[in-house]
Amino acid sequence: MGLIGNGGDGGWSLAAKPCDSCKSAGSAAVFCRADSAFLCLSCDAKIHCANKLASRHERVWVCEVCEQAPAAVTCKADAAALCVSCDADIHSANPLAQRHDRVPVEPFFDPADSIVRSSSLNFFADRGGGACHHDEDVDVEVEPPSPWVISNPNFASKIMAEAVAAGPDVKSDHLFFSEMDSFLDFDYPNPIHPSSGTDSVVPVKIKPNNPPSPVINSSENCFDIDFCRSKLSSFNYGAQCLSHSVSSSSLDVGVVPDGNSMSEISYSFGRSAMNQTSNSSDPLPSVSASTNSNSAPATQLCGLDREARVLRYREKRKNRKFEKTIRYASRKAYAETRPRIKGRFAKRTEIETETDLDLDPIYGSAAAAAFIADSQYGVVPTF
DNA sequence: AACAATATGTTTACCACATGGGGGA
DNA sequence: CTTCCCCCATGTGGTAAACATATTG
Repeated sequence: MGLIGNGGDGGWSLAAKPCDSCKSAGSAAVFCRADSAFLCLSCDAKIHCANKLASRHERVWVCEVCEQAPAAVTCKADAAALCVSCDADIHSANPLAQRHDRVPVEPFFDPADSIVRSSSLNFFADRGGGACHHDEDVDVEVEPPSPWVISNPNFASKIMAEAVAAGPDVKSDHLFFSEMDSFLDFDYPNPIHPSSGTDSVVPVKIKPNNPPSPVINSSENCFDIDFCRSKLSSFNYGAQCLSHSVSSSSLDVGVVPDGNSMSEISYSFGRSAMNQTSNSSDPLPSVSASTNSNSAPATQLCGLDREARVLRYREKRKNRKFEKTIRYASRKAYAETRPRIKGRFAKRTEIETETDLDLDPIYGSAAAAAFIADSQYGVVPTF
């Protein structure tokens, strides 16, 4: 799956966001809103398992394309988590792209690596992979992962890197990619986070008296208004949705928030939204603009950088293949050795009569034997 | 600009049968 | 509670047909 191969095939030439904690370049996979920090997986697990309070920090994935901003939406068709600007860039390209079904990214509370390790990668858990768990009062122990959690390619590529580091005998790519297919079927709502705004601990910068305006120019929205109004929007994403609708192309605007501060992000979004609806009778909330009155202008990706990222992303998306998941290698082996007529399975007796072949039992055939001998299918995985 | 015809790309149904797993003895 | 056996839904791949979209006249 090329989608998650940012690092696998060389990755972006442009540097991704470094981890704010360990400062390792280009490794940030999640964004913690409470800390306003970009973190790699290991630092995320380290920091947010430290205590109960930290474990309740909301985090979102980093945009797959620019890797510079928190993801705002997940595109089902692309199976990619995108920030508002990249979403606008990619999905404003043509009418087909505009029809892509997108859902807002929901924040998660589990350590990023434990989410997947406890679900798609039980293998890791079995190996004692150091996924920490929340305190006993946080009911996340064996919750199935939300599809949106796994769909993030940044996370996937980084998990893969960690898997490789975990041991040479780990066929993590097979395991992970096999599971990835199932995560392309997004299914809301999020079972992990069923109630909106449950985290009163995390500083929320939305002014409760100024809910996002329900009146939105939906005709050009890149995703449905309902998403903007959903519970998820309580995390400043209502404003993002709004700005999203007005940003015809961030290539022109260059609105990739680069500051390590959610307030900066909110500021840019809020500002654009305000600009858009300045004449509206239902003005948008200023969101966190007030918190940014003293902040320096957010550093932004230059237009060419963004364009390059988007082009690369589109190329990768075009070449992406969703490979079929083989659950039973033994059945695959058998199917490949079975006789066919015009592609369809044929009765063995018919074939034998027609060709007058004296076939050995299926697993006695040379082809089957050779196939079984292939170590790749030596073990039939059971789930 | 609107429409039809053609080309190209994508999805789906079909087939037989060993296997896996549930359920009963 | 464990073991054994039976039965049936499941899954497997290559091809053609159906369908969708893009291009051309």
